[in-house]
Amino acid sequence: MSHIPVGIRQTQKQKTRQALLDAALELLEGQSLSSLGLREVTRAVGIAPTAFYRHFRSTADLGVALVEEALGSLHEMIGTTLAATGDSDERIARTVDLIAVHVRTHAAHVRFIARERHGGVQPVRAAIGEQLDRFAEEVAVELAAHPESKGWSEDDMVMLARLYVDHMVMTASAFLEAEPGTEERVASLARRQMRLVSLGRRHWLD
Amino acid sequence: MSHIPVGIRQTQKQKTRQALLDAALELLEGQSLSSLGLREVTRAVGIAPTAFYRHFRSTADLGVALVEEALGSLHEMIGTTLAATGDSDERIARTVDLIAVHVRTHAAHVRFIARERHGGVQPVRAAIGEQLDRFAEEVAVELAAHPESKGWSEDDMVMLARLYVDHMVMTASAFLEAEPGTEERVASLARRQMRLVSLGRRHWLD
DNA sequence: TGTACATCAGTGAACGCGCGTTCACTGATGTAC
DNA sequence: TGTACATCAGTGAACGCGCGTTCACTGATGTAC
Repeated sequence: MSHIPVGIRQTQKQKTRQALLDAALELLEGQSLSSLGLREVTRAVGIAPTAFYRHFRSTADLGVALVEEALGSLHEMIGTTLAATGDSDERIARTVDLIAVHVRTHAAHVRFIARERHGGVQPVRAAIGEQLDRFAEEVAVELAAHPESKGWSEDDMVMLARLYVDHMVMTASAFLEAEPGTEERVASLARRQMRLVSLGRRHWLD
Repeated sequence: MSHIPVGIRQTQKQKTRQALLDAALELLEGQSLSSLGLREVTRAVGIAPTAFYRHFRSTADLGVALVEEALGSLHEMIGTTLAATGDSDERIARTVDLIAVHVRTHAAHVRFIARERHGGVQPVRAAIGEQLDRFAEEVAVELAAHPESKGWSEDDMVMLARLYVDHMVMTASAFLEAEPGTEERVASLARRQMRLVSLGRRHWLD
């Protein structure tokens, strides 16, 4: 995150750490973090159980690291979303498509966030909460730059941003759960809901 | 559910079953269903581990039963919500208050639903999904009866209903996570978001 | 009302198993001179 | 460049423990006559 490892030893350590994160993420497709075992993860990586402690204090600690990883990728997605141009309907369609693509390319990350957002591991819940708060703040700043936001209070800007962020998370998890072939139904529902919210936005100061 | 137990034996069995559900719900305040142990639950109730099998095939099965229980109480709440009278802002305020009260009186149930909605146990996820779909359908029917819904397609009615239901679940879980004393902030946010959605609703057919 | 038999919720011993954590270790990598 | 020592990621044996599940059982409740 902060600096690139310099020696052979540090490079190898980073690789093992990443292998632990990857293996855990895969195992978490079918269970919650609170039931993920340390031995399960090291077995999947092919190292001794005790080596786990060289990287994380516990599976909860590993979970917090996964939050950083997962929401880093979401971060980048939201940046792209808000940079989208065109009229309102086009922007909405593009946003929903972006979410669909993100879910397809980062399914395990999205599932992890949706699952652990209200999951049984407090530090992970807290980390996700913080990150989503940060997102909402950023989205609020971006929205405030739009001409439609003239006259809006900062508080209302954040209110709208949260509505958008929560709706995105909901849409992402709806895509995840969609039966193959029903993604377009999910997309259509999400677009209409965003359109309705946009309408409300436009008439907020009437 | 369907008939009242008639004999002493059935009454006692029902009591034990309920004790298992109650104990499980309490244990689930601090963990996910996928890590809840059968022995943990029977220990809390004070019966032998093997007695568990007289009532449920597994903790997943018990989880499905908890879904019925939890969403039964939510059911009743939503009925009250939609029967609320008065102008739009009053209705919104009353709805948010109702959610707040429900969360206070059924905290463990609400937490369970929020946690397991995207949790690691498939049958429980499916049961919650089905129930929330049913709710959205019911809410759609109620909304369709409002005069503001003239000209709306059935599909759009369901779209709006889902937005409301999902927002209610989000608000409920925000109340759950609110630090003591910050509930009014959560309530204010929820009210403004519902107001914005209502505005969108009013201009949907413009 | 009484008797003989059936049902079945809950028991308790036993099983094999995988868990998280400890500890002293090894041997490749890093560092100081 | 070579040597001597320090560091530290990963090892492997060992521990005590709680898990889910099986099984034959007990004794109160239910039923048929």
